[in-house]
Amino acid sequence: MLKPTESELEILKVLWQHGPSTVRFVNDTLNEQREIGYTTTLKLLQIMNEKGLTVRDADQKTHIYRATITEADTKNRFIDDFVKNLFHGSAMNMVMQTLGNNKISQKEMDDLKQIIQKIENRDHNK
Amino acid sequence: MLKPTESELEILKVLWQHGPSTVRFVNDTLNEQREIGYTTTLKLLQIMNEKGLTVRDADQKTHIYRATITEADTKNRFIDDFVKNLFHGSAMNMVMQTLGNNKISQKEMDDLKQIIQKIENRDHNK
DNA sequence: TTGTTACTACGAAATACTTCGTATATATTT
DNA sequence: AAATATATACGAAGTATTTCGTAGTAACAA
Repeated sequence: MLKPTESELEILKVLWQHGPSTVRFVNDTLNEQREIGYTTTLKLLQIMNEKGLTVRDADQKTHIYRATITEADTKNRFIDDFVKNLFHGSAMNMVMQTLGNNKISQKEMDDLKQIIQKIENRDHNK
Repeated sequence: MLKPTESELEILKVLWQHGPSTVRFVNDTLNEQREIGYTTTLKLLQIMNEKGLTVRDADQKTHIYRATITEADTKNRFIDDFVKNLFHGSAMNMVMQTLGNNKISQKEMDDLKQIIQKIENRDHNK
């Protein structure tokens, strides 16, 4: 699967959050963050369609675009690349660096410990 | 601080791992992974110098380049951007997704628990 | 029907990044 | 001294990505 570019990712985030959308809607949403022309967004969506990152329903005059890749898959894909690139392929290495450098609330800590519990149980039952 | 591009990051990794180096050395090292011309590496290092990503000692005919940003800072910078971009700014969110999607050995799990311990102690003592 | 609005198509300029060729200088070898 | 090897400088081509202008078309309002 192709890795989306920065701009494509911005658009995917809109589609993930709001579901299948028109160019107009995507463009309006992007413009809440930064100025970007309507035809720019249109062109980008057309390119994304060529690449297979989206599909569109062109039954009506106004096309509706839908993401073909899920948010979770894409995140994992980016994490993988990232870890390979900067952490010698060790996800744990990255996790530890992240934990050490961010403020984590007690509640988050507890959540984390619970996740760890779950993973250990899962693995022991194999 | 400027965010290095993909190619610049490749070079930084060589400089971090081996310390201040000549263009020749950097280029040879890069060529262990993929073919890349000598003048390409030279040009890249010159650009990095303009950007302030490296400094060079030009006393001798053969210049020696040194990274001005540390590996740790750069990693953190990438993690931050990444988390802001794809995980609504929640580092913990990203950590959990990573843990859920990678094989983690028991030893790594133990290391992780220890880190968590340390962080909790650190925070309680504030 | 005629003008206005909202849409898609698409070429191409603008920007960013990567790559390399050529010129030139300096050291080293024959 | 001439040939060879090894540097740096730098313009510019090549490639990827982003941006937008203009043209054409369909819907809708006056």
